[in-house]
Amino acid sequence: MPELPEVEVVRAGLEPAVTAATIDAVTVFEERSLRRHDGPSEDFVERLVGRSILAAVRRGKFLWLPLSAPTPKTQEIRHEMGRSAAVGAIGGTSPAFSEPAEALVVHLGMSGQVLLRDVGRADDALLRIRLDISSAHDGPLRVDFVDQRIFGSMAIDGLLPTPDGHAAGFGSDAALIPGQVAHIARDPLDPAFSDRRFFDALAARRTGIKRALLDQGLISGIGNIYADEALWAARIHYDQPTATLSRARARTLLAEVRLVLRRALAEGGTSFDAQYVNVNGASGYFSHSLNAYGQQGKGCPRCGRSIVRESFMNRGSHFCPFCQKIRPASTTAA
DNA sequence: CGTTGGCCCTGATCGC
DNA sequence: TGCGATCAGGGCCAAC
Repeated sequence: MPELPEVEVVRAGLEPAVTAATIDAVTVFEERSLRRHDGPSEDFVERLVGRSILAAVRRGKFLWLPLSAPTPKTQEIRHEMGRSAAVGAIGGTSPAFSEPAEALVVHLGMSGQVLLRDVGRADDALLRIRLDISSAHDGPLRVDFVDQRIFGSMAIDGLLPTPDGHAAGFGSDAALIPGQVAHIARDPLDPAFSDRRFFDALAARRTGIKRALLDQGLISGIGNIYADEALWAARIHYDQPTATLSRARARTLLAEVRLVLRRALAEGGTSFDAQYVNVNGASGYFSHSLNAYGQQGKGCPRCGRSIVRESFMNRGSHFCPFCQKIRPASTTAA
């Protein structure tokens, strides 16, 4: 399941090939992969063809490709369809110097892959959407969106200014974020992520810590695998109430989250079931470095007792019952 | 308004 | 050998 490190591997792999590339054709094989697109597939196709990709940007698990201004013809079509205009005039009145107002938003969901393929290669069995592009670097290429469970999606969305004025995500300096990503919090590797605001939010919440780690509106990029790994490393039980965590333990947890994400990033992204495949189709598997996730029945690498798997939030939670116990609120809150 | 549970999806795997 | 049941869980939204 792609989490921050896996999505970043995809972004980094895509970036050199798609930046300054022109979209020549778009084919939608599966309408449901456009669930988050506000319009039919014909609209999706017409609005993309002829435009250029300007960058590859990521926040948390969301990826987006800012697009050049639509061609006049595309604008006309959109107007005729009564579609509200995307946020415009952000960079002034001159189209040549205006900031990109729209982006192609990609979410991999559970099983999505974005594969860079040479033209002429056989189609993947679960191919949902294809972009035929002319890459400035590599000539004609295909950007194939492959997704088994169809939890992932592509959509065209307008770009909005970020409230804090900082770059919206990794991969671009632009302070512009797709509307449907605006409610997603900055991820813990984002230089504009505020540790203090995160700690304050934990203290104010009335929920368990794992639920909070998985809440993309609070902190983004963490999924089930890295939540379990970071909690194991910080020796915190998944259902420990956030308000009972001392500031010191919260600090430790955030540090472990960053460590786990950075380690995965350095190794090229974890994978599971070989569902995740990086941008060129090579598997980025390194489950050998997992200490808790999927390790039920095996010895805890720290204390040797058995790792347990419990069902929680409709997903599995893997932890060491000895190292990770729910603790009472500390009386001397830091 | 903050929090929570349910739902969407289907290929791979398991057990009978 | 075949087939039905089970499993995986990110994001969203209705409901409490």
